[in-house]
Amino acid sequence: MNDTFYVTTPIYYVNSHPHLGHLYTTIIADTVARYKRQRGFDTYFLTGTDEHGINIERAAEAAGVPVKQHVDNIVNEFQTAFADYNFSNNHWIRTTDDYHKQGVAELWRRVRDNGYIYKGSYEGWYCGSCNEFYNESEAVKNDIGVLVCPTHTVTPLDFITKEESYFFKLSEFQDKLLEYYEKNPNFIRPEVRRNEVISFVSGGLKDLSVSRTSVKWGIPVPDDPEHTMYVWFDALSNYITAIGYGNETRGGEAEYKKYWPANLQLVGKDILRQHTVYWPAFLMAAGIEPAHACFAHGMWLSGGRKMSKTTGNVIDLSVLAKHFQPDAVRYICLREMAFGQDGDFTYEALLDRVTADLASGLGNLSNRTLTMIRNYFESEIPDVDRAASPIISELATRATEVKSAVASAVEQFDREFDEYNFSRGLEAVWQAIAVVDKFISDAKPWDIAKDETRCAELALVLNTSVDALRSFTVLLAPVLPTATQSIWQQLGEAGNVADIAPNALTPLKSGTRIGEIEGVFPRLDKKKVMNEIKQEEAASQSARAQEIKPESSVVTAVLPSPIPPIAPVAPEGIAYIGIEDFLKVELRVGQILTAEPVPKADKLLRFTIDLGEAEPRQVLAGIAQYYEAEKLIGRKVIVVTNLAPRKLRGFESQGMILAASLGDEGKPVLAGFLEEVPNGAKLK
RNA sequence: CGCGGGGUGGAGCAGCCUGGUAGCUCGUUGGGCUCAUAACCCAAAGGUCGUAGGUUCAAAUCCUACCCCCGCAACCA
Repeated sequence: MNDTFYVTTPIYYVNSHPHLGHLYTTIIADTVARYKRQRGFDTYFLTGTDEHGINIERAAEAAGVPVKQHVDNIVNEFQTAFADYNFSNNHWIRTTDDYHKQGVAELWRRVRDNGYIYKGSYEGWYCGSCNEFYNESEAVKNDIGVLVCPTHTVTPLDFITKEESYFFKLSEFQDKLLEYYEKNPNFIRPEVRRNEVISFVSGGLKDLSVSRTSVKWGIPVPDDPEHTMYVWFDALSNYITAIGYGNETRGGEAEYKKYWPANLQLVGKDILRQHTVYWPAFLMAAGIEPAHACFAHGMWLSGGRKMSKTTGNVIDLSVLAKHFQPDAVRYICLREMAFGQDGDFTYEALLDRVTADLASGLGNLSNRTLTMIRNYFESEIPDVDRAASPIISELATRATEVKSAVASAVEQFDREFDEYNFSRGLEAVWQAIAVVDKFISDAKPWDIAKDETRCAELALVLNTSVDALRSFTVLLAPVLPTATQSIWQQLGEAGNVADIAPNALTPLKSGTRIGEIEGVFPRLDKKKVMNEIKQEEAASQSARAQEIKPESSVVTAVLPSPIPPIAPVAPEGIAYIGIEDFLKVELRVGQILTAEPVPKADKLLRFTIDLGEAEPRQVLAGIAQYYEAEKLIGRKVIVVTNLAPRKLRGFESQGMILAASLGDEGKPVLAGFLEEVPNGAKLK
């Protein structure tokens, strides 16, 4: 029986729409899966969606759709965005699937029966976006004094008032986890991440609240249906329920035993802790061996900055798909980023890479080689006629060198891919491609072809080149599945290139008729494509700007009184207020008397403003990046005068200066009057 | 002194841990070639490796100080 290989992606939380990060992880996993399958491993590749939790419940409510229907919609979005890529996943798990619920319940019972779950009560802060608990020192206060999650800075934390909760005895696993890391140095990779986790665990672990009574959209706790399970307990379990743990639907015990422990669990570095602390601890508690390896990959930056909707540098998957074939996107993801580190993703770089490596490199080599075979040998791969010509020892030596360069590239490719050094593996292949190109240029087959007596030499050149091309084609099948299959057919080969193990590749058969020649990576016009992309991005951004973003309109509790969050108001349109509400706001004309920057703050300016009152007021405004303090002195501005005072950077601000807010950056432009107005004049 | 990353030919990066002729990709210039997707091959130009000190026979690499950039945080009543 073959060795097995089990690779997983995180299951994607349907809280957000599909983005480059999701695509990236899936591409990596898919490549690894294809790589292993091609080398004879009985491979299982799992991906899917995580669909429970308070945030999902709320989003559905805001959209006015039944929760299941809401998650169905988002799952559909993911599958549509991925469709072009033809991922080879064996299964797409959804945590709302029945077999999963069965399996999770079984895991829970095992953990409980082993004595690692107890009932207590929980009170504290919780982030619905990352499903993590935070204490007040970890949490962060945003501009309106609301506690928000340190990673999801737009998501207000929920305060969970004292409620009954089951706890997992995570605290008992500190030593066991550290021992596991120690004994399995490859469990967490790369090493930076490993150190990070070790230091986190060494710092001590607290028991984990693993159930909620106030969340309905979740999997009920066995024998206590008042509770639903903590989302991560539910979600992480997918890696075993999908292959039959605790259920028969997915193959039951036999399938589960065959594939678990997973050989590779890919994760983003943002969810490392869950996968390398919680997950192995849950498994240990159930008496199950943790996965063999967990690899945390880096994040894609765009133009050196983190991609975010507000900076508008997000890579739009639909734009990407429109201009680049899936194979090109795969190649970029694997080649351009040193795996495990952050990488920069720009359309320009992508275009350059695709042009240089795929069009000019592999594509062109394929084209020139096959064309010569068509032209000089009537589309039959020529035999190397050893007997025919003693004259070509020099050329023969060169040909041997090419063969050995190719062989060593094949070897190095596997060595690097086994270590998940994708970019280095690909680099090795492209160096070999250059060797073949040079061989052809030096040998000048087009000259040889003019002399009929040198037919043997010509045969040797082309036989060597096409043989190399054939090796590359097989080797690159996991990375470029579509293009390699096309080249494979052009080479006159039958069957599926993905089924051929590079080290079991049968020798090139001379006499084989090559197929129809066809460019696999058409050259892209950089200027033209960039222009189109820019236009499409602009269009999709303005479309996005018109959508109401429910999450940003959520107003929640202000410290210290823990009030439950208020649901978004009228998310579908404008939330009208009455005139009486507007009249509550007092606006007055004021004149800036003094202005100076606030020390140690990038954005704050401090003003004293004459509002026609006995004393000028002190007002702070976050416009330091756009206005020079001195130049504002004497200027008339509009001030909100009845706003509750608040301290900012140690200074009390007794009002707010009105300004227009432009663009994604919120560039301020101060409001003012064309005519002369006295200080203190009221606006209505 | 809030935390972190970084400053290497025009651009993007590797090298730094384990000192010893400064390297890769793209771009530029010139040449070659014409089988090929304006491709491919060759050659050249271009860097006092952020600055200033120090250690050393020898520093991009180790040490010290400083400058600058970029994330994150703080901060935009």
